[in-house]
Amino acid sequence: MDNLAAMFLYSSSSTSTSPAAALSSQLSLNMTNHYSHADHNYNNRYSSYTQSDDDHELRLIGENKKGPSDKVVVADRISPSTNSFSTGDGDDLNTSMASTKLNVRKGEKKIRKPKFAFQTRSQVDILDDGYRWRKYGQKAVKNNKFPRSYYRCTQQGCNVKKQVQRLSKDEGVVVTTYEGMHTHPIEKSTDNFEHILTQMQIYSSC
DNA sequence: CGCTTTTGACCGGCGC
DNA sequence: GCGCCGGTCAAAAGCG
Repeated sequence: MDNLAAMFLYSSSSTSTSPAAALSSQLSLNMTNHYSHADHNYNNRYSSYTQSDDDHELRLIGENKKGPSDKVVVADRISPSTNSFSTGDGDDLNTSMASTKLNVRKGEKKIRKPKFAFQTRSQVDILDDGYRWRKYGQKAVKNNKFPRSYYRCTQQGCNVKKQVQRLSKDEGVVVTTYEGMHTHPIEKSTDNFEHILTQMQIYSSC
């Protein structure tokens, strides 16, 4: 049947080192083949996305048969001003709200975190990506009957977050949005990113 | 007993 | 200024 829909990867052209590059290299483990396959399905069956360079928005446009007006924001605008956690590489754990508005650090330009959304067609909400996550929040989402869950990587010093949300439009679809990059190796050796893709393919063959 | 989840409160940003 | 909204905190409950 349908399977994995799409992955969105985009950068926050914030600082010197390109988080996008790092991200993609992090993601690149063997996924090229799978991805192109997925992309193919994605183009045919779902939708496409655009990326606004101005505010680094990521949008999922429409659905198969709906008009372009029917937009779904997959990854919301990366807020220019909220939280503080690292752009990825080991910023360190400035966890609390105490450091809330430090995206504007001393006249430096705002830091935008790399963020990418990953859309899968799956019965289960949580895909095992090999990292350990602790849930720290859940919120109802407007225009969506399913809540969005917020997770943080449990590894100390690693401030990667992710959000998981199911589309009410199509409850078979789960959108996982990652923020930041892991500062440590993957935890399980067997269940890595590649494993996810395997899982997806399993689902797709059902 | 230590870690994770749950859940209401809280906070800052944004639009009106 | 006010209210809404998305995101986070943190205490309490749950679980192995």
